[in-house]
Amino acid sequence: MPFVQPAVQINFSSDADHLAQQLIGAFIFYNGVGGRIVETEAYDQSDPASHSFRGKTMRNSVMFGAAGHAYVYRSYGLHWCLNIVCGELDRGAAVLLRAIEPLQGLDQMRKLRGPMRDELLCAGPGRLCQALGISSAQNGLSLSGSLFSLLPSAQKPGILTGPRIGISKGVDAPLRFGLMGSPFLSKPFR
DNA sequence: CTTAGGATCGCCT
DNA sequence: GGCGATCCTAAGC
Repeated sequence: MPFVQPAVQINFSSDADHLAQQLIGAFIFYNGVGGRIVETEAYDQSDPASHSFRGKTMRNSVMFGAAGHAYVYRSYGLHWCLNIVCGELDRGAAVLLRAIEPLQGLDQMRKLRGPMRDELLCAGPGRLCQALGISSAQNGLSLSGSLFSLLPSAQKPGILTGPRIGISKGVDAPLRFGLMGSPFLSKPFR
């Protein structure tokens, strides 16, 4: 089919490192609320910083399930964090979504997050879950179902790479990725 | 602008 | 019983 752009789609079977970069510039919506993914981190079972490092447990069981599903966990007893499971079945790999550029459902986000600059609405894993209304109720949902939509980036974006944030093990691994030039990152890259 | 402390839950040792 | 894949506020410089 000449002149038809090949249907680039997100490959959830990729390893976490690769999917985390594929997701930069992609669009995610939950119930019509969301925007452009500008920051991700990769985790897999070989990684001491990963929830899956010590094997399958009650909390992380979704991480060992089918790729393309949401793994949602509670962080510091207060916040929720959203991951996308990837790789082969039972591999325990996932990509943490750390920041989104808010594009759709701004009113809803502002309602859930309270008054603040738009740059801060989804700048952090806990913040973006609050803005999109994500909690444990969404744990295990498919990203290809009717509630979530995930659309690939139109062009190949410039990607920044750096060490991950807020972890105590595996601190040097360059597994954090960001959209170059985005003002919606949770923290700058250096 | 940077830093320090508190909130609060569930997992794993 | 300890400690997070965090965020917010307040205080200091």
